[in-house]
Amino acid sequence: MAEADLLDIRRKKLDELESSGIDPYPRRFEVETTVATLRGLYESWEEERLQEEEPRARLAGRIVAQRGHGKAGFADLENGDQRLQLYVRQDVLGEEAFALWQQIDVGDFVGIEGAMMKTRSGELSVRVDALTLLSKALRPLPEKWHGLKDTEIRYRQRYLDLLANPEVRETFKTRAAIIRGLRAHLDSHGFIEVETPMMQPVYGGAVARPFTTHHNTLDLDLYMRIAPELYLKRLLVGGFQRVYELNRNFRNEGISTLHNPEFTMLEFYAAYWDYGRMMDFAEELLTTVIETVVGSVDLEFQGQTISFKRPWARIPITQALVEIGGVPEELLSDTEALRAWLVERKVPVEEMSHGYMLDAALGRLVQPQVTSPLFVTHVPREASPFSKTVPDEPEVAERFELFCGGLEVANGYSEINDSREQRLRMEEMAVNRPPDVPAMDVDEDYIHALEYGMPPAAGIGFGIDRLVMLATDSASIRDVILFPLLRPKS
RNA sequence: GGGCCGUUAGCUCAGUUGGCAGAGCACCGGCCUUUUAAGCCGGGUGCCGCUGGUUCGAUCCCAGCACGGCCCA
Repeated sequence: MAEADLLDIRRKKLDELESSGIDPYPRRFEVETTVATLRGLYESWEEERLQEEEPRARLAGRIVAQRGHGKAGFADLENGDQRLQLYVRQDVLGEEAFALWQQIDVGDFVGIEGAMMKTRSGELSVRVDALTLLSKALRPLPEKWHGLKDTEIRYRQRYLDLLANPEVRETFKTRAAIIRGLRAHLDSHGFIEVETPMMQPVYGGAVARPFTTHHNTLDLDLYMRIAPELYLKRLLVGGFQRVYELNRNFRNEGISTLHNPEFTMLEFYAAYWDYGRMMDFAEELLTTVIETVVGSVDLEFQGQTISFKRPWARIPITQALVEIGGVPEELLSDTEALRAWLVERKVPVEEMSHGYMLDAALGRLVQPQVTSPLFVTHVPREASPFSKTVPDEPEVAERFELFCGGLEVANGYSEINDSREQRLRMEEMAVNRPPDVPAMDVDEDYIHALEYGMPPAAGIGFGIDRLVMLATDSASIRDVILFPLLRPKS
């Protein structure tokens, strides 16, 4: 039947209900229990005991299936994630309420009251003796057996995806559990959660292209933040010793299975730590959260088994490129030979400086091959504009990137707290940036802040969406973001 | 930006070597007071993504476009 006809039929039912004095959208319903509670209480009872004691139940939910039997019928009521069968009989409910029952469609919300029972086949059910319509649905729900598969509808109308596909609800519960776990761990280790500007007059803290916007009253161009980094470090100047922010970043770049223009980042900073101490803490944090959420330190991701069991390997980038990426060792110090070798392997490094080239090679040749967590350290200085350098190795940053399941999951370093050094590095970045990233201004206000003194510190950023992908075995970032950006349909 | 694939009923999907468009679920009518993917009988689903072209005739072939997916950049 055409969609318009299906809608017409339900609108007609709605009109009939209203003209017979029934409010199809009442204000409230006093709920006394849930399906989960009822199952917990009575699932184990024998039918005879239920018959004798006839415990009462009053609850509400959505009708998700109906099986009519003339002057009786069965239906499945869903609330939370659980379903409970309703048994509706005209002789129990009365003629008037049964007539209402016959107007109920799959998708409607109802409130019911009745006695707990078990059917012949032993299914816990409620023998309904009072029925209240709580909300009339006008559109048909997706099909009950195959669910909703059309990816476009799943993303554009996520509510239908959640409605039809229980595993999608699980994914987003896992997402919430991960975020809860991260906060709990940080909170219990003396970190305080802060909120810093998402609209910034000068953007920074990462190498990326920003979104721009404008404040009318101030007549001020602003950037959506690409990272909270520089504001969080201002807070270290201000005397906070451990801070974190878990919120959205915005990058005006491509969309892929790994990239959404807005994504969720956890960044935190700890005074008096260096990058080594931060790696220790990152291991502890992630292992704890994964174990809490997944129930094990091992998990399956896209056909591979990832073990988060500590300790995690730590190797310098040069070793990673040679041993994992297969880069001939003698090319590492020969910029042009390395460039030719990489271009031959379709790594786009034509216009990159040596340091960014190594970083690009890391992403292309090493990252996809990493299964269990691996810290790659000693990243080139020029690709790391906020990292301190390794003592006696001015070309190498005290920085690590964390890879896992073929994804880049985190990135951290010993923070530059020497204002003179920071200015030089920001100026250097303007020259040596990757070709697709616009020039960034030196953030004078940030340099000014550093001049008041910032304690030695280490910081890290975690891509939360990717962590959720790992924990839920999701192949695309769109499967872990409730409303991923899609091109609007005209 | 490029390549490949997809778009058919509300949902899940068939299909047509180019000749009236199909199934299951859902829906509507009838029967049915312990079913559970209830069952039985009957019924209609539609801009075959959009715009052009080729053709006597296009859902099918061709081109362009839109949206989506995967891969590459």
